[in-house]
Amino acid sequence: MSNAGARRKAPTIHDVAREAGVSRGTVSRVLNGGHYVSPAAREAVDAAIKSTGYVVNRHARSLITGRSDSVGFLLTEPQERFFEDPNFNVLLRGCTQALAAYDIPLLLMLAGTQDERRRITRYITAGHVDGVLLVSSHSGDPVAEELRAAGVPLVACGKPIGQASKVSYVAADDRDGARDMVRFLHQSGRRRIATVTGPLDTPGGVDRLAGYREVLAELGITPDERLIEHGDYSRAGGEAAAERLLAAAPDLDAVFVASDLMAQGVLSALHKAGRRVPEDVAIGGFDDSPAALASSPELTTIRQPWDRIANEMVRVLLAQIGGEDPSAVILPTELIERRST
Amino acid sequence: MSNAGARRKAPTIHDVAREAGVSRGTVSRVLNGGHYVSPAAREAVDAAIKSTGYVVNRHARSLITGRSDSVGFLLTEPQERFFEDPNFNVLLRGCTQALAAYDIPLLLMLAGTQDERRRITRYITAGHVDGVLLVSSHSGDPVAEELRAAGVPLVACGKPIGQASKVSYVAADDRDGARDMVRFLHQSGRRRIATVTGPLDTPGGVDRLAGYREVLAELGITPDERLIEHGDYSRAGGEAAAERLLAAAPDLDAVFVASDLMAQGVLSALHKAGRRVPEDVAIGGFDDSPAALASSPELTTIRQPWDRIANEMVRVLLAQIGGEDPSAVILPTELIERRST
DNA sequence: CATGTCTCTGTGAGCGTTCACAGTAGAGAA
DNA sequence: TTCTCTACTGTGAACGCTCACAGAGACATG
Repeated sequence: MSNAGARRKAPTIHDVAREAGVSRGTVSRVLNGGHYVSPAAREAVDAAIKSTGYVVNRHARSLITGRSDSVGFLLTEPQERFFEDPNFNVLLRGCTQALAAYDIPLLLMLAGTQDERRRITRYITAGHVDGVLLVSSHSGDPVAEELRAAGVPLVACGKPIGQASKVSYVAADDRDGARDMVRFLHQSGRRRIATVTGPLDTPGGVDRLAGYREVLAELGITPDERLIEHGDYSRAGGEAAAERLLAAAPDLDAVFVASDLMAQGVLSALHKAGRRVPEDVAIGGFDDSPAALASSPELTTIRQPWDRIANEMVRVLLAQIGGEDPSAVILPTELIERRST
Repeated sequence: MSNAGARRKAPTIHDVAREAGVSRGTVSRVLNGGHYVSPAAREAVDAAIKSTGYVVNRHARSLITGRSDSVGFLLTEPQERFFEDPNFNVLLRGCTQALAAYDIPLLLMLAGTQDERRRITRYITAGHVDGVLLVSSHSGDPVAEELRAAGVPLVACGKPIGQASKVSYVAADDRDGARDMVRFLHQSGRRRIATVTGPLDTPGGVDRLAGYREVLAELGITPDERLIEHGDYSRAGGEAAAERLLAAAPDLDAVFVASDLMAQGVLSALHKAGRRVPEDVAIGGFDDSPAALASSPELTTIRQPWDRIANEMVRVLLAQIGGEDPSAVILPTELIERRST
């Protein structure tokens, strides 16, 4: 209360000390946990804080401690792509909550343009946050490299493709998710299982294809390259890939598609070709994105554990802020069965 | 470059000064615009900055200047509500861009829960941002009041209903938008124009109804309270209101609905009642939200100038940070004609 | 009694900047 | 010459806080 709305200069720790009849040191101790403070002193300080309306000046504190007690959540790509995605919202909320347990506020930073990236990088390296949770799908992200070089604790969401060794990341187990799906398709009686991969310069593209190959090998099925086509994670790319598949291997009876969005394209290609899903061809997607539910039939797909990913990202970041070395965490995925298989 | 990734202590202005063979003061001057610095000194400093990898410590700077050169964008409600809305994305991007012109980074802060609000309020009042752009639809938002009391420059998006006088805001002209729509309905030959209002404890609810009433008065149409029903901005609320309207005034030939979402409800009520849109009844919405395009038929609606709102919010905020008094800005709306009229 | 230990308190130093001020050198005017 | 003015430079003092340290009591232990 008091002095509300005034432009008057804010009360300092000094004012509180005077008001409480103690020294700066004692006030500071109360502020930082209250160890080694007598009950009487603590009460006096608490009262003085209330009566003066004191709020710590975090700049002064940060200047000396070197910490800012806040964490950034950095998006290095256009916001819309993410904001529309419910999975992203789960991730963001999960991180916020995980940090809340430590009373650390999370700052969302958007750096969609080159110019923004420059500004935000400067802001971060100047020490405004203790660490950064990075979300970006482009793997060779220069921002990550720059922050890493500046010594900023950093945890990426998803496996970065470049200098993987030096930057922490938390990711779902793409390879194992792919294995689960292909195994599932096989178990439901499919024998000519094709796949539409993601771009092979993304971790998801590579690992999901690897999982596919592994399971076929396990099952003793002779690899058939006609059953493999590449997409670009887009709907149209999926459709085109499916058309190529149908031409090269018209006897396919299942397709494992590396993203739900591409799976939508595959569905429409199959529909045009007069194949029924799932009767003639089973479709397995990946991501459990909104596209999975919006499709008809609804897609069987692989869900990534976004809530756990969020928790792990925060855990790893805080560990790194605490001085530990970068580390990687891989989390298991879950197969969601719907109508397309 | 140099010392990449090291935990080594960062170079200070002192190190740069030594390296460049000048004093702290000169380095500081170069950093802050370079006035009163000889070309030779400036070059030496620039070189030293590069060779040492120096980055200003913003905590130290902020401590003395009292400014943080950053601005917060505060959401005091659950993120999802906004993230899904393209209008919100336009607003956010607009603010980011407007601030970019001043090289000010924008920090998005989410405070959906009570706990988060506490944390973020503390963070803000501690001086971490120079001002706050506030987005919240609940009008009696305690956060706004608290920040205002703490003397934090603040600009709300949309007219706050409570202590309006003391807090700046930028809003679209609800009343005038409503007038335009009702006038438009009248000009297209409708004579029994009903309305579904928003809640009357929101500015939108009040002002849009006021606009409706004004135009009818202008046109010399006798007010008929049977043509007015209240909704709650939800789809279901709109549907219920439309049912009441149809019962009370079955001869209506147009409805001005205070939000697109409610208009969707109205559409479905009319559909159930066997009325054709726009043949039998014309529908005018408000907001130009995604609902307007997702409806069938697509809604004629009132668009708010989100890009201009963003620019004005930033302008007003910066003015306030610069010491000016709070002010209000009202911007004109635009009528978007589609198939529902 | 001396000594040690534990809890509590105050004090000085310093974090990395900016700011105000004092001062220097050179150019031009009186 | 001498003075003023301008362009530039260096220096000490903050800013508000935390940290390390020293010291004061209280109490127990040898």
